[in-house]
Amino acid sequence: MPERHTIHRLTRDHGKLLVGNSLSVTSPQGRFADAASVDGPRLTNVEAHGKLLFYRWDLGHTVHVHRGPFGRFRRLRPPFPEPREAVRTRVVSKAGGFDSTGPTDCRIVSADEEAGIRDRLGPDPLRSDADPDRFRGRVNRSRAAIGSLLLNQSVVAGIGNVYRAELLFSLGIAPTRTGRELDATAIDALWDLMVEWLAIGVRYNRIITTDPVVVGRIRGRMRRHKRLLVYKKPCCTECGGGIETIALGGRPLYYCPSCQS
DNA sequence: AAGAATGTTATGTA
DNA sequence: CTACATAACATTCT
Repeated sequence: MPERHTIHRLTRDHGKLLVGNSLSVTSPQGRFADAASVDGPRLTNVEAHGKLLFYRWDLGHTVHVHRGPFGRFRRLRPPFPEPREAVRTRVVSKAGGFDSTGPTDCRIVSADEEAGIRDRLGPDPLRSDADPDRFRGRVNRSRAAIGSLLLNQSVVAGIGNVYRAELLFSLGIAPTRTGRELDATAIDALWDLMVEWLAIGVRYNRIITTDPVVVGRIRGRMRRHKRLLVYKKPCCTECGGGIETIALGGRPLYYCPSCQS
């Protein structure tokens, strides 16, 4: 196992396994017991900026979590199972909690480190403090493909490989168009759609770019292809032509060559 | 059970 | 210098 587990550091710093009376943290190395009976740190706040999370503890620490492609949160109900190998943090109360498994990054950060990390992020369409002009400006000036720009977290924070494909398809924009080729209307439309879709994602805890009401009615049991427009589809839902992929930003971007220009 | 994957960073190049 | 593109890394799930 890698050495940079949050819990290793927490335990080392404080000389004991940290277990809270309302929340607790443990690891595969630490014993998980007395969850509801021992005083310990409390989680006071979790802040999200783009895909990055900052967990604030009443000890004064901030734990930075970056899930990456592999990280998962798993809900827990008592009786709590032993943490599996990839569990980095566990947060529980008497009623329940969650494990964080397999995050790319999970470590205590100083205020300075956090500021450094956040300085590199562009506006997050979910945040009320987001400045859309920063997004507009970056896109407007860039000679890079819009498909790459949407994945660049310093241009806009929070868009991943699924959303970028869906956004460009929905707006009929070819992924290889450069940022500066797009007119103000198109850039505005991108931002507005990100704001709308990400809010839907939060609400349903899923990426949904089709009608969320229809999807919601069947309680999310609908398969992925019902929630998405192009991502990983063989054929275009609009024209019936073949969906193709192009590598942009190092990842495959799904698009319809005839519907997107 | 090999390979793809809802991602980022460091490093090199134009 | 800036802005991009590419390789490297990481762990889970199918």
